[in-house]
Amino acid sequence: MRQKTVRANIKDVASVAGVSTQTVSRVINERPDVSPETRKRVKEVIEKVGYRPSALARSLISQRSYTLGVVIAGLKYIGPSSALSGIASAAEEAGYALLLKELPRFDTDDIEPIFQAFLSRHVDGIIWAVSEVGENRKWMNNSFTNLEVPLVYLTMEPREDVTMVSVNNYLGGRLAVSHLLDQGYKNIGHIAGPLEWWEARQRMKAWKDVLTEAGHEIHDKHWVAGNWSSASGAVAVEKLMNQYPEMDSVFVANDQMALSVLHALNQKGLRVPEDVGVVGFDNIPESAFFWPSLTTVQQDQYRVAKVAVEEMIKVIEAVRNDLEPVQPRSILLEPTLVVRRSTARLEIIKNKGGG
Amino acid sequence: MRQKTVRANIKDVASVAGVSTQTVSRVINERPDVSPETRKRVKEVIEKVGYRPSALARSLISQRSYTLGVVIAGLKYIGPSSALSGIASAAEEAGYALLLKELPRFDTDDIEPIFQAFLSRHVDGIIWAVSEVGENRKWMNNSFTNLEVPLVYLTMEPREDVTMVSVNNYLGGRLAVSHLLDQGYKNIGHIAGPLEWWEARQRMKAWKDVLTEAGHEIHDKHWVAGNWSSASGAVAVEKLMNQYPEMDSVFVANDQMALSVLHALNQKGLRVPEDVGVVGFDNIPESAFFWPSLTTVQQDQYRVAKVAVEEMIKVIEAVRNDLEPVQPRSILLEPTLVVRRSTARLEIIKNKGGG
DNA sequence: CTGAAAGCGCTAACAC
DNA sequence: GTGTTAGCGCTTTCAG
Repeated sequence: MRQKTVRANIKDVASVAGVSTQTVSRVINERPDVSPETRKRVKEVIEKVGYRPSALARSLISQRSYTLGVVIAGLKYIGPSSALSGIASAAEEAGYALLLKELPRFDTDDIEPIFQAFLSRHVDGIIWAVSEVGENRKWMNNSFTNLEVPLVYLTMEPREDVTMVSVNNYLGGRLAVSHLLDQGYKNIGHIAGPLEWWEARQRMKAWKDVLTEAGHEIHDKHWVAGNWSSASGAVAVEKLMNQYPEMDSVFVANDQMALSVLHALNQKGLRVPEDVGVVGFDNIPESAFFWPSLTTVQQDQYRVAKVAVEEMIKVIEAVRNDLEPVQPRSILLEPTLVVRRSTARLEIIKNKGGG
Repeated sequence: MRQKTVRANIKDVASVAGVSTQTVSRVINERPDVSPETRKRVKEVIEKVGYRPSALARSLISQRSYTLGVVIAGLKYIGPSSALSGIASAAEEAGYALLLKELPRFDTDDIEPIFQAFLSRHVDGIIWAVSEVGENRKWMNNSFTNLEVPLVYLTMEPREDVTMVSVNNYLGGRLAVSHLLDQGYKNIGHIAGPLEWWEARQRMKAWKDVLTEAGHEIHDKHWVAGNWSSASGAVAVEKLMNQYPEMDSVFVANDQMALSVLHALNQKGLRVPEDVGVVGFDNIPESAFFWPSLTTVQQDQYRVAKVAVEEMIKVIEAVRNDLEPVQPRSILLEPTLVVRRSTARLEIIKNKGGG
């Protein structure tokens, strides 16, 4: 017969220490009302028998699990995984555990079982770390959203009634396109992300707005949409160069697609940045080592996620302590432009002139 | 005064339906011994009051949480995040939830609190998805490792006494170097990963072995170590080319560093693959769009992770059902070689000859 | 300062 | 088929 390892529980500790379970409870919760000797003795017994309080039993009675549910999609991509890393780090700091659920697709809409699973495990809050794509926010109007726990969203169109944290994609797009204009490029094309994505739409709108404000006309042939992948970027740049031959520069909605753009330009014997300038978006670590190195918009998903968790904790604490409820708000973090070789046209002209 | 949302519990359902809690329990567990009418009535009440069984209470009594703890590090890298994705997918399929913990560093050795946290939450098993780096396995000899739950490891030196799943890094390295020989390269250098990493050592050993078997001599100046990053690859390739000028090809321990190698070769005006051949490792999606496209070793961390979870589930089930305990074993999955332009020397010679 | 009793939400074991 | 009793491991009253 196999000996089943039975973990010590509070009763065992109590009986070995010759006290009641309440006293043990007081010791493990660091309550003041225990005599020093008793406390010491109990602590020794705890150590000796290797007692570990059950978070489960605690959660059950205190109605507080110190656990956050996280819903995410596309973990194999750098954005979501950086975000998850930020969530993990911030949750750790705040003393919360993480229950993780990865959606098989960004636009999964069978959401109810996920909430059920989290709520049945008594999470204290849910972080919705899935970007807004297509109709994947439809369920927000459903009734079951009147949850007993707070919800914080990452990366979606700001709304009055929810707490949300995101990078300001529109601003990022403006930085990119303005920079191309500053470098003297005149015919600026755009390779967009899939326009079901809020982020892709924001970046594209920025491209349109900056060009329009600068007196340029926008035509449909000036842009093409990809699906974020390098493979789609390769297709997109071919198409774009055919339909917009005068193009002298391009704002690409992410670095992966920008990589393919560089590849295609190299292959055609076009020089970057002299003949064509390229700006990406994301600043993935590799982009500094593309050929040539890529000018791109830096966004920090790790930071976004940390802020989201901090906001979540505030909301939770407010509810628990019966304070003023925290008002829902949208927080937009500012991206920055990282200038590298792929747009360094002025510098080159300067150098040639000076040489 | 704020109305606290109180969720319906099994008692509420029982009293509304006019049955005992036991009957409700039977209904939610789909037990056969309930009359159809009673079952129907109870189900209606459940629906009406929005009752959701507490997984917490269930776990407490059944000593089974259907939850797996996952420890991981370096989520922002493609390997770990793909692995996590595989874990999530396999766990989902098996009906397990995931409790996630990200280590701040790969060689974190303060491990005990992590186990404590998982065990206090009654996880049914722990997946250790942190690569073997330096001394980060020391704790395996500690006493507290005699856990009451099974443990499955990813990516470490195989051992008799543990269950472990990994890619066969040694084989991958052999594929890479053999391919360079096949293409007629004679002076094959190596840019290794940080040698504290088991994976890096395996890949390097393969490089040494294949060359030695082919009658080549290995010198210390034939290789340099990086730290996996593109930035370190840039430094490494400079150094390597200085100390090994005859080098006509290089096996680089990952794609990120290989990217920098291509960058450096381009910058020096050397042609790839004519002057220098380059093979990477990982097959990150971008590598097909490097300039030139990169020959590399394909490894599937997602798959590794799925297998690990499946193994874990087997172990758990065996223990629960008092079956023969599953013997610990090491599973090595085979990588494959993806041939692209960066090593296509023979083809070029052939084409030139044929033209 | 300490303990006894009650109960968080659920299920196993047994009775009827 | 269905209900009763006991209890998973802990904390919250409330006595003393």
